[in-house]
Amino acid sequence: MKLASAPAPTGNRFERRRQRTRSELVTAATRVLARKGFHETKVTDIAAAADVGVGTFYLHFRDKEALFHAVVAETAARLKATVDAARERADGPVDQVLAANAAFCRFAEQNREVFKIVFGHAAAYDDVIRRAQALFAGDIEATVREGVASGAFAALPPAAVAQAVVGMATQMLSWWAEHEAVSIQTVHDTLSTMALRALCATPPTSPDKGVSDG
Amino acid sequence: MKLASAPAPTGNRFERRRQRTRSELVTAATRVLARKGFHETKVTDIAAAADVGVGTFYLHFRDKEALFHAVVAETAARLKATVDAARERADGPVDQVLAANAAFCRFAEQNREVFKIVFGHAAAYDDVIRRAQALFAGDIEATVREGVASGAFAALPPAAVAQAVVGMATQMLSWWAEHEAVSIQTVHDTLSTMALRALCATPPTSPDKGVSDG
Amino acid sequence: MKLASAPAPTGNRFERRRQRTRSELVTAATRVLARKGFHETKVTDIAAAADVGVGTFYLHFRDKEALFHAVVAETAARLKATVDAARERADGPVDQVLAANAAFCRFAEQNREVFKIVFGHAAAYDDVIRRAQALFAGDIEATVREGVASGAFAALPPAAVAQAVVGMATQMLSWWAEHEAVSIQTVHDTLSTMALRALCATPPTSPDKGVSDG
Amino acid sequence: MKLASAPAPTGNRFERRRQRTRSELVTAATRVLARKGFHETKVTDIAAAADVGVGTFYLHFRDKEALFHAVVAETAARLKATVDAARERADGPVDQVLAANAAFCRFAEQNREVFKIVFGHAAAYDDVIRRAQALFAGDIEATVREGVASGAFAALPPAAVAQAVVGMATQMLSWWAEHEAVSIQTVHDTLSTMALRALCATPPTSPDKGVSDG
DNA sequence: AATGAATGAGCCTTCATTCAT
DNA sequence: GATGAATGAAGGCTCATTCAT
Repeated sequence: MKLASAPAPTGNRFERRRQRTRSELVTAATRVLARKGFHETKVTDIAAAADVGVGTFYLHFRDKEALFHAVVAETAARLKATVDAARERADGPVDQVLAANAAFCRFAEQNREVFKIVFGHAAAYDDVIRRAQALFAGDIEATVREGVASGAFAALPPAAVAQAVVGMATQMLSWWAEHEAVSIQTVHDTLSTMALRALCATPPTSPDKGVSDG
Repeated sequence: MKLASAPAPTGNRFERRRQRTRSELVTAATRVLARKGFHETKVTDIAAAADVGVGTFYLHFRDKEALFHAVVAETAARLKATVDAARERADGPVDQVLAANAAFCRFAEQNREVFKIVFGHAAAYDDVIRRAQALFAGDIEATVREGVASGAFAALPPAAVAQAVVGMATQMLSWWAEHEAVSIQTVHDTLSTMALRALCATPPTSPDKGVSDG
Repeated sequence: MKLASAPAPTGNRFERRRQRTRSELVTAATRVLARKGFHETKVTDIAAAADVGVGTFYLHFRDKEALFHAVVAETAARLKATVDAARERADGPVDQVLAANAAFCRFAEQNREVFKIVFGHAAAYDDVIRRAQALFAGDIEATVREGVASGAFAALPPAAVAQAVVGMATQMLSWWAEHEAVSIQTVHDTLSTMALRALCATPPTSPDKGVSDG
Repeated sequence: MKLASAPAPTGNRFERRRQRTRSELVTAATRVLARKGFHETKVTDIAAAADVGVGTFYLHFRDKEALFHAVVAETAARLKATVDAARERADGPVDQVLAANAAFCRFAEQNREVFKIVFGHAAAYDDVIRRAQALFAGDIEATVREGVASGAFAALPPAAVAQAVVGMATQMLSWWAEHEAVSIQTVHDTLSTMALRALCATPPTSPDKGVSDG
């Protein structure tokens, strides 16, 4: 049926068209997902945004979740590849951290929408949650601002720092709450040590003091 | 129709019963929400968990979202109060950070479920997302482990540190992607500076060097 | 238990109170029903309007329909009694019609709310229907106005006449459509004859001519 | 995604199918609504009667009310067109009334079900009301019968006449109770004059006499 | 391969009615 | 008798998914 000698041009044409439709779906989905989140995004929305019939959607993805998986997995893979490459070119842990950071930020910049899907906090009902989290970021920002003013903290942009601290704390604690892989005491000590070291103009001589573990 | 002739213990009795039911609903909802997330939690589930009829739910909350709001808002308020109190007893930014951290961790420990609702990443479909994020945490953990081994990094628990770094980066970048309140360059520099300061055994003399973006 | 010699005053007092509550419910219900119609009126509304607990409602009426029945039946009975009395004092069919009309109108005037319940077209969704009916009333009114102006019709208020004609036609035809007690031809002829006789300045010599249907 | 390369019989095919389903829904709905009234008619009933899934209903109408609107509005428009056409062919108010009546009756005959929806008194709970109204129709019928027998009234079918009189009176008074566009006195006088003129073998010389209200 | 009308399971919500106090 | 919190059956509506064309 198929001539091995020459790649069937027909098959290719179909295949190319197929891939084009598929990627149109992914692109459209990314746009819609970033704006509305998973649950608010209806299959109809995606099909409409891709200018394709609903049925066509199911020709390319088993279901809505499969598309979501595809978007996330593909993005994660792409990001990981980027970061890995950067890391490989780096020399030693310090450089690796720097390289990874740079790669990560560049990716976020160039893929804002998809980044929000994979790393952002999701949909509409999250509004309450966002407000709740903002509450804490605000307080931290004030503290940082004060610390910078008094010379106790290094000169860093307070708003960004506040986000960093909130992110550190919530991520660590969520992780702990979910897996309890280490003791809460460890989480606490690590968090405090890291925060102080990151922030203080003159890091505490023995940062482990006062943070002593159980 | 209230009879003025008798002191109304009735009102109190009804009110007490009402409040008991309400708090049973909140408790049950917290449990279920923490386990299943907002979208997977059906009103029926909550009612069943609270051992009341569906209708009763609507006697106490306008709808599912209202309950969610109540849970989140109340939790956030409680947490904020705790943290604020701790902060107030502290002296200067450094102590404040330490006090806030401690309060935050203690709260997370004592309110794991509710904490996961407010600060954790939610529902079922997040599995893909969690896996994606874990990918990066894994790599970071390896790097940290290596850095600690080589003496480049301070001796901190790698797994926890990895979570901290992921949290810092994703939170900052999500925040940036959403609000663009500062330049991506600022985010990047702050992130790198904070990460290196937090991690390095001997913080880089001029941490800002080498962090400049491409 | 009960002394036959004297009507128990206690029983009377309770009974009186009971009747008072009942009539408060009926009064409140009438008000609410006239405004919102049967389906939009919730038992809660009635209880609230009567300033009584929901449970109390069921102490006096088997269910919502029973109350509705009570209101309608009582009203109808009252109206019928009035009309019957008027009729009895009248002499011969002509006077009876006049007397009945007068009684009917007086009742409507003095019991507007309840009248709307028993004879008005009901609730919210009827808006479309009301508009539809108004369409025809408008046209008839124009025709009547013209007829009065040209001297073909007796001098009667067009708007009121239009309602009368619409009422006649729709009632007869609804009745026919429901029961088919007489032929449509009969309905038609009767309607035309009555309308012309009622309206024309000089009633047609043989009104039945020209009324025959196509 | 419409391919311009081929003349779109597809669009037509889909559209045709769509319209067929829609009209099946309307037909089924009319049947059910006429029988059960708006509130007793469940969307499920309509879908079942049209032999389609529930979801299909919502593909064609926003909700139950929208369908009801469609049915009523379409019917009213159709009827109005018919009546208007008849009226236009008529010459002067008298002929117009006759023509309109004839058109109205013919329409009712040919559209009984839909007619009951738009002009009939609706649903199940109306039973009480129907009985109440029948009470008065019965009395009027008796009076009319008597009047016809005595020669005081023209020879008209009593049952139909009774409906006409009830219709006239209730419609006028409901209209008055709702809008109070004219005085109750005017309503009363008009009603009496029209009734007597319509009924009497020899219309009262001065019909307005004896109609004056108390 | 593409289409979009059709489907129906499933969820949210209302409200008449009950019943413990 | 009065109360109002509790109940759950019932119905409206959505939307992921299928399938005939």
